[in-house]
Amino acid sequence: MTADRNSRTGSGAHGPRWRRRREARPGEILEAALQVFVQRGFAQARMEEIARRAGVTKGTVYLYFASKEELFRAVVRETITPQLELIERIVAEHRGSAAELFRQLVRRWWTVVGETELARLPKLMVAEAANFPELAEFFVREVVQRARGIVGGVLRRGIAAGEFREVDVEAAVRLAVAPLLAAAIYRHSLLPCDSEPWDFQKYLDLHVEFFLRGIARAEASHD
Amino acid sequence: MTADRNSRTGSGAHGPRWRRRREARPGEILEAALQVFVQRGFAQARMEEIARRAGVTKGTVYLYFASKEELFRAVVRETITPQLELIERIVAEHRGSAAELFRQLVRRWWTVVGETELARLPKLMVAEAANFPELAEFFVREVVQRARGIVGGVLRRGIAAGEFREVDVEAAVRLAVAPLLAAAIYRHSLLPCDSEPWDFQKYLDLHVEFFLRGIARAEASHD
Amino acid sequence: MTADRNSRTGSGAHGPRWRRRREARPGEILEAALQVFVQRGFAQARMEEIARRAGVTKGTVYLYFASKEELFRAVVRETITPQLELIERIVAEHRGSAAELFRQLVRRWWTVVGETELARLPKLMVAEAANFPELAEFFVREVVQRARGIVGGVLRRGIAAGEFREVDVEAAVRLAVAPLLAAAIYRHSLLPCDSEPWDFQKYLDLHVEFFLRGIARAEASHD
Amino acid sequence: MTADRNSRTGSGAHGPRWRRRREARPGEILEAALQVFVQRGFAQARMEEIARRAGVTKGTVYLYFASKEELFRAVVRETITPQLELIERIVAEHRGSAAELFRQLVRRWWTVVGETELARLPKLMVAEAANFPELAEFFVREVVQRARGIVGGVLRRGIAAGEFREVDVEAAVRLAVAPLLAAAIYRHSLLPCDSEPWDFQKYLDLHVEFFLRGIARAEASHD
DNA sequence: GATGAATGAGCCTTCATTCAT
DNA sequence: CATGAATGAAGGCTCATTCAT
Repeated sequence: MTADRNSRTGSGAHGPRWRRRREARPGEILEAALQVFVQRGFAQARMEEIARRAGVTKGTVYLYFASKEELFRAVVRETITPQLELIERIVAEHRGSAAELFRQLVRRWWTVVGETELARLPKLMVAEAANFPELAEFFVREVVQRARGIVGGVLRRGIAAGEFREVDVEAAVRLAVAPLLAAAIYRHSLLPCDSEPWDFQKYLDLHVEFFLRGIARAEASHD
Repeated sequence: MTADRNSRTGSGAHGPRWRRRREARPGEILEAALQVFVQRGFAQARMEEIARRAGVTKGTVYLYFASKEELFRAVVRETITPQLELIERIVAEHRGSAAELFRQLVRRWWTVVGETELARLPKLMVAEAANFPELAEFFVREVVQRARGIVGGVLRRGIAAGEFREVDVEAAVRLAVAPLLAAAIYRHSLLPCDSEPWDFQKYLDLHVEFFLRGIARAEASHD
Repeated sequence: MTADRNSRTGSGAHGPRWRRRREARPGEILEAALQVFVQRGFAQARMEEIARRAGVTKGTVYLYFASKEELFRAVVRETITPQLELIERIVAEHRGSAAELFRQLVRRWWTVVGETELARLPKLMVAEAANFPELAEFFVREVVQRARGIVGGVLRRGIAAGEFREVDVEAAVRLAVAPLLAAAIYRHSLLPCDSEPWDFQKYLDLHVEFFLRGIARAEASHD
Repeated sequence: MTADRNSRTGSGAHGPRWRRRREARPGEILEAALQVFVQRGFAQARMEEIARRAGVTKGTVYLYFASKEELFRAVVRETITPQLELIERIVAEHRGSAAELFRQLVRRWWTVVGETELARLPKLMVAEAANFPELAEFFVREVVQRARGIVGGVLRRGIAAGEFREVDVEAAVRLAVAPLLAAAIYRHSLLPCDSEPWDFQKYLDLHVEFFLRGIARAEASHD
């Protein structure tokens, strides 16, 4: 039987594709689900639409996820995991002064998160937090607080080095992150309904400039 | 809009009766609806719960609002109207330097919006924008763009007065507003699931400080 | 409001009918449900069919019963209650010798239970016991064991009076009841598929005769 | 039926292969199916559970049985066949007086049916009769009526020999069988939910004793 | 105006059945 | 022969909406 299968697999060109597809199913479904959940919200999202976008039928989704809620949880978790790794990679890769590190952090964040599908997650969590408290808690713990920790570390490093003023780190961290989250959330919610464009590049550059000017010790030269 | 309403109330014969309804019971229903919509989101909000909180029965709601969607639209419009008035009053009442005006603006915004139930609206709109594009458009036009106009005016005034640098106003406006919206949204979504507290007072003070330092011309002294 | 309602109720001729109907709804649904559950079994019974037989639509059933399972439980409980009362009335009303009492008991049981809709319940419970253990337990406790108690009392009375032999009462009770239950169950399950008729009257008479002969003290020699 | 099958197996060329299948895997599947059908009822029985218990996958079951209904029919038929043979063997093997034959019949019935898995069948048929009329008819014809014929023969033999009174045979037959069926049905339905035990040995002995006393010619006075 | 019983469309979920491998 | 991924029809349940009172 195995031999049979192998011999066939080795010959044709149609066999492998099928197999590859099967193994990719959960991934395809998660991707489709992320899109639909983000677009419609949990309650309005229909399992049939998710299935259709994943190229399968309603029943198939239930072969991989026990319920709509479980699918939602899986979407959040699976989307968060790579996000965590990206965040850590960003901070690990960067060197130089605290100011330069902050600048790089913001730039990289926008490249790997803000501009990608991952940026849809904050909006989704904000919208569904009340309905999925334990998921929101998970998100806050694994993403928000972790991100705060990273940024806080950078700020504290700058303060210790005498590069930054001795500001309230907790407030400063939130202030550093807020414009990034606001941009990500707005982009995937109200921006499509906004007649005025939003130049994120200029916006982020200005954020970095203002923030560094704000936190810089004394006569600090910027740019 | 308010003037409009009053003038009509005084004239016709069919208008008034209808008006009176919309000002007695409807007010209670709108209030209840805002709470429920904000707490659960549009889809999860149940008409029965809204009715119960308003102290009426399900059927009664339909005497005033044709459908759940119409009720939602009414909630948004009715909630936005006073918000707009408040924003305008804030900017109209304030005097002094552009920097001082900005500081006052942020303070007042937090007092009349951020700390009140009105702050729940941004989160609601963010969550439902995809499902109610024309409502989102209305919100963007009547609230977001208007707010931008106000802040933009303050910034331009400062630039013209030589008080602020000649920064990209569009980007600066968004940067000035983002931390306010982020705080309002976070407060009513993820904050209840967050183990770490958020001192909004310090946060807002730091925002004002950093922003003014950032936009200040040259060796500007602050605080 | 209450006065309003009363005054109206007292006047018209069309009002009351509507009202009476509303109050009878749960009863009508239970009746329809008993029929369908008994005919199809719990799993095969469709809520829509129950609703149709009760003269309402699907949704209406859920105004009175939270789920299909709750409806089923209610059917069993509501059907059992009158059955209990009937059983007790039967035994309370009868007088005379233990033998005569037994004869009357069997006759009355057939009249008020065996021949009526109540006789459908045993079959239903037998079929669903594995799926509703707690309901089966309820049925056993409230009906089966209670019935055994009544019959056991009669037998013990006969034994004490020297009218009956000193047989094993537990076994005798089950033996007295078994033919009644078998008849009720068979009648509502396999009998419609049986080409041979079943004369219940003769059958029950013979049961009484054989049972009394069997338990009678007498000088009867056998074996 | 058995002879029929064997003759066919020996002849054709297409039959045998099919036969072999039905005698290897199908046996395990039928056994598993009987368990599951009996435990859950037809509707609640899931093909996957049957397959799992038989040690195969869902798809395999369909290699042998066209549908769930066909599988159910096969289960009933296959379970009935050996039962029929057993019943016949019982009656064929026994000798002696009609009374003794009856006593042996009841004893053997309990040994080969009542105590075994076969006893589950009556409950299953009772529960599913309404949903499978033609199967119920088959069961009634092949089991119930056949059993009645056997018992009726014994009774008639006893009457002819002057051993038994000239009772209504049809009623007496049903009376003789009812306690057996009642015990089998109760055992596999409500008994697990019954706090009171049931000593089947004493019960059956008493049934034989009472029944024989009841039908005995003797000089027994009663009433 | 207000009620609340009733409706019925819509959606999640299950599971018998199919079929490419 | 056997697998198990995939299908899709069926049915329980919800809830926005209607309407007789």
